[in-house]
Parts: sequence; C-alpha cells; structure tokens
Amino acid sequence: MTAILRTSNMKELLKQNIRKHIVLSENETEEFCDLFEQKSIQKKGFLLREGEVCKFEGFVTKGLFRVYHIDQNGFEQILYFAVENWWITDIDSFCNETPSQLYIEALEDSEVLVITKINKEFSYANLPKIEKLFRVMTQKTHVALQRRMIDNLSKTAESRYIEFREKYPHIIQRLSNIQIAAYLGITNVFLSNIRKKIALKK
Amino acid sequence: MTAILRTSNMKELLKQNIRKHIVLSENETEEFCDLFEQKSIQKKGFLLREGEVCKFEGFVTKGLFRVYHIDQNGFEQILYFAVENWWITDIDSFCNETPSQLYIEALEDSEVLVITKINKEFSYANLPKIEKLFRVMTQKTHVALQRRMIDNLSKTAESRYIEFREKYPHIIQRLSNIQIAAYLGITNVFLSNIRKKIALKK
DNA sequence: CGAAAACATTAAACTAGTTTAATAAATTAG
DNA sequence: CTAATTTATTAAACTAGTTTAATGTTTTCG
Repeated sequence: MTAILRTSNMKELLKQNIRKHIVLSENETEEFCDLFEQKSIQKKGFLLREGEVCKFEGFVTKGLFRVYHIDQNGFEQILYFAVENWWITDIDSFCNETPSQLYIEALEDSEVLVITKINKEFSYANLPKIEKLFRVMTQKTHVALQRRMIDNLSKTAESRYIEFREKYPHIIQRLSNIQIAAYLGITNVFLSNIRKKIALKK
Repeated sequence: MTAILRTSNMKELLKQNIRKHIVLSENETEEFCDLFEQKSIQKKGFLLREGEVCKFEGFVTKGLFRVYHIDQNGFEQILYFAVENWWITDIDSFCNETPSQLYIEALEDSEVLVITKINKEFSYANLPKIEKLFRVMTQKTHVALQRRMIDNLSKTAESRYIEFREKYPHIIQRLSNIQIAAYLGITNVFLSNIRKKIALKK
C-alpha cells in the first residue's frame, strides 16, 4: 500500500515536469506516464556501465546520479549530475544502439522512472505531442551543453568553480570535492588550491 | 534564369539532407522546402552578430561559416564550422528569443537557405513529421557536442588536433591555423609547436 | 565501537599550454 | 604590381593546472 502511494507521488513529479515543457491533456499525460516503470538504485549502484547499450531514458525522482566517462589514462570526466526532476540517459548509445562509453552511477540511494526505447518509439507513433516533448527537451539540454562548452573554452577553473557553486548550490553541497573537480575538468588537488585561495580572499 | 536554376539545385541539396534524417512524401518535402529563402553572404560577412536575436535556422549550400564567441578577454572560441550540407543557427538565442552571444561569419563566399522562426513554427503545426525531423537533428547535434565535450576534458591538444584532421580532412584544408586553434581551444602559437612536433616525428 | 577506506589539504617538482615579441611568408586590395 | 595586412613560425619567459607523496580528517561498515 505504502509502495503504491509512493509510486504515484513519483509519477506526479514526472507529470509536473512534462507540463513545464509542453501542453498535454490529462488523458495523454496519463497514457504516457503509464509507460514508465520505477527503479530503485542504491548508492554506488549503476544504471548503466561502459560497453552496455543504453536501452532506457530515465527521470530521477529521488537521489543523485553522476554520468561519467573513464579515459585511456583511467581518469574520470563527469558529463553531468542528475538530481530530482532531471532526465538521464546516454543519448548517443540510446539513439544509435551502440555500446555506451559512459557510466551512470548513483551517488545516493535513488529512485528513477524509466521508459524503454520500445515504449518511447510507441509514444512517438501514438502521441504526436511526445515528439514535441523530446524535441523541446533535447533542445534545452543542447543549449545547456553549448553554454558549458563555451565556458570550458573561455574561463579559468576558478571562475568555473565559482559559477557552478552559484548555479547549483543545492547540488554542490551533496557532492564531494572529487566529484566537483571531475566535473570542472581539473584535479581535486587543484580544486583544493582554488578553495583555499577563495577562502583567503574573504 | 541561371539564378532560378541555381536556387533549385540548392533546394535539391536540402531535400537530400532531409531524406537522410526522416521519411517524407514528395509533397511534404516540397511544401517544407518552399518555406526557405536563399541568402548570399560574402566572405567576412555576418549571418548573425552578438546582441542580435537569431531569427533563423540555416542550411549551408555553398561556402564555409564559423560560429564563435568572443570572451571577456577578447579571445575567440569557435563552437563549430559549417560547410555545405550543414545546418547553422544559434539554438540558444533562436529558442529563447534572447540576444545571441555568438557571431556567425562566412569564411568564404557562401550561400544559405534560411527559414524564419515563424515558418518553422508553422511547419511544426502543419507537418507533424517536421517535429520529428528537428528532434532527430537536434539529437545528432547533441551527440556530437557531447563527444567533443568528453574529448576536450580528456585529451591533449595534440591528439585533439590529430583527430580533427582525421575526421574533417576536407574542412581543415580550407581553414587557417588561427581558426583551427580557436576551435581546439589553444593559441595559434601552440598549434604551431604541435605541427612542428608532428612533422619531426615522421 | 573500531578498523579500514575514502576524502581534503598541503607542499614541491613538473609540464602543457600562454604570452609577448620578432621575423619571414603568403594573401589581399588598391 | 606593390604596399599593407594577415598568417605562420620560432624563441624565451611565464603560469595554470598536474603529479606524487605525505598527513590529518571524515565516513563507512562489519
């Protein structure tokens, strides 16, 4: 009983999120959201590992994930974090059905609503507005990545850190400095130097 | 007469490009392509400047553009190049109708087919498959940018240069080293060192 | 609770990439 | 065709960020 109530609360989050992007009737929303299935992932558990084909798109209702890549030298680069109300997938692997180069790992005990590729394709065919939903969402994600690309090319690690702190204060407090450094594209040693320098300025 | 023939050749390129992404009837293709208008931009001319709202989406049929940002220190970062068969816009400014942070400049005498935001919205409403077209295209662009982001975080300038040369040999030969360096995120002085180092290895 | 593991900080030597400036070569425009 | 501008190269001093390693702190978990 409790579990059922909790699941419907999570679907409520999803419905709210969809409404932020497009206008859908109550029936359409219901029909689409019914295609999602709830998954619990414990801290340090993986939703996806390198080499697997990503067969889902997920909507985080609880917890925190990191999406990262491990390079030839064994260093981790974090593409993005996903907390409540964020979507996660490896769009490259999902669209092209190729082995993923990414890991998606829970940094806290987490809950995700996932839709399979088959059900997503089904929605595209049956609910034309879902096509619009994902067009709009992909556009927004792309805009965010484009801004980050410009920042990475033009700003120092220090200002990237300061801006990340300002933009995501609620996320940063849930992250270790190791994770923050891997997102900023620097070592945790250098992040420590930056933090000291900032602290001294005050 | 010549001009008309040339325009229809360019529309042919556009039609071929659309077919690569989705399946459309001949009528639908025709109807959509008729919404595009041809524009000629001379070398060193601008399709968009910082501060302007980007009101178009463009398809390059001839020439070469660079899409770049100028940072606080006056340095240029190139987001991407666009040659024949590539699309160009500032998706951020276009979608949000906010002033652009980007310049789009022709590096050669160029031709573009442009569609206005109004006509694009019109297509979304009247030709549902156009929604799919742009969802699919945005996904592909996003995948490419995501791969580039990972490369920029994990690889040295030297291997980024080598891989750029391998991936776009036909584009690189039309670019000065200054442009290539601005794309790789390094100075042209350092690019010169890299080129020397590579030449000595052989 | 206590041991082990993960995390944050500091220092010091190092390197990838920048800066400035000078020179030669190639393009462009009148 | 020639002058002016842009481009490519080189050198040398410099800096943002890395590497390695040591130390103390915090978190995890049996």
